[in-house]
Amino acid sequence: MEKEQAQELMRRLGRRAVEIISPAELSAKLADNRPLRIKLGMDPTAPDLHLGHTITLKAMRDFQAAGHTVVFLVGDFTAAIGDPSGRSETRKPLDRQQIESNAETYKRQVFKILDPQRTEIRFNSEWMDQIGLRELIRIAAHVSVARLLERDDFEKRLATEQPLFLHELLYPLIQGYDSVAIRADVELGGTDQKFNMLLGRELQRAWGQPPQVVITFPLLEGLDGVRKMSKSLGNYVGVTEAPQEMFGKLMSLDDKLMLRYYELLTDVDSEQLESIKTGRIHPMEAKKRLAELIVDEYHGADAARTAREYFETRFQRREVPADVPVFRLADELWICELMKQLKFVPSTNEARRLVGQGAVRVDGQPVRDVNFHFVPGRHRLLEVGRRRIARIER
RNA sequence: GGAGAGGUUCCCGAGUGGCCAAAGGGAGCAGACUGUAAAUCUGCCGGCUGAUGCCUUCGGAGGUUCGAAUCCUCCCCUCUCCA
Repeated sequence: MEKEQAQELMRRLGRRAVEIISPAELSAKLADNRPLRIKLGMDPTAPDLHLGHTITLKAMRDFQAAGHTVVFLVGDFTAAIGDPSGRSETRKPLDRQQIESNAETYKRQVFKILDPQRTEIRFNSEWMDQIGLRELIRIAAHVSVARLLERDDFEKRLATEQPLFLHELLYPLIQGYDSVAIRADVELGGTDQKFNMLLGRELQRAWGQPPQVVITFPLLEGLDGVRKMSKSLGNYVGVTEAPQEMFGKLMSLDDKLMLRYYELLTDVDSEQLESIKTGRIHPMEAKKRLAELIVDEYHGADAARTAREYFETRFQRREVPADVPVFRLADELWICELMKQLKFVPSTNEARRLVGQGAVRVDGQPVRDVNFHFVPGRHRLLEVGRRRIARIER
């Protein structure tokens, strides 16, 4: 690990990190000339990786590029507790099978960004299952209750008279102890993880280990522009989503968030950011570029260009793109039933409503009659709202 | 252990015997406008029923009543204060 490499790493981290605790310790560790162990904790509850996760993951990849090792820690044990971070309510624990399949999915997605060659996969049940009550109490003796309750989310729960359970209080301790178990040198995470990560430092000290360096990264706001991106809030862009889908979702982003996405998700230089900020580039165009950059990252340049073209034809020019999904239909069918079979709507009632609201078009003509029948051969194209579209063939 | 408050549709929250599939807000969906942005306006927003209508829902289980989210009994859960 050359000096320049370490400097480059520091530079890249500095670009996005909110806080490094502490930079001096990090420099010292980097100067050690050995592969550092970078902890990546994963709570296998939401198996879909989204753009918000990629911020820390990319930082980890930067570490890997500099020769360090990422310890990908599957919190299988922890999942049975439920991370209360940023939560206003208690999480439900998962069963073994769910955890395993989630971990598998997560792993596959993580390696879209990380280098598998420099990743070590561990499960925290390895050591957590061995811990007895005696040991747990020993760990707990290092954290004062006041300290624990200072945490924003805990504090808020108490303030709003929401339930807060003892096991949730234990979560940070367990996450902290993971750092001891894997002898982490560095832990990266969102700012909401700061407390947990700092606790890791304290426990490491208590166990006679050099404390890990903690680096926090900003939390990315979701598509709603308000709450942080998360699957359960439905305001996310998943890294495995189809190019068109990704592009479309990103285009629906509030202009106000565009710069933030640029800063956190792309490597666009400050000069270009400036021209977006000042409006020299039309926001619409700037957003298209953003969407293209991101789609490119996960699906390649061709897919990105296609997605852009699709968007332009379909939504800007309101034309029918060439590659519309095609479905087969043998006989004529009631329009509502057809919509349901195509999974365009969850229920017949929903289909009825949409027809009533003039959202359904066949061959470009709005269908106003709920009793309309789609006749394959005579009718070809079904559109529901702006997003749902299908070609129907016999 | 004692005293009090409370659990309502995706979320918040009103509703204390029929007019309640349940006010209002948020989210979501659709339409207008537009840059599928924001803002704004309008409509929809449990399911089945292509007509009438039917079914499921107000923490759970029973009960009273012609009729229950609303009343009674038991149970489960949460919060606050006291211990």
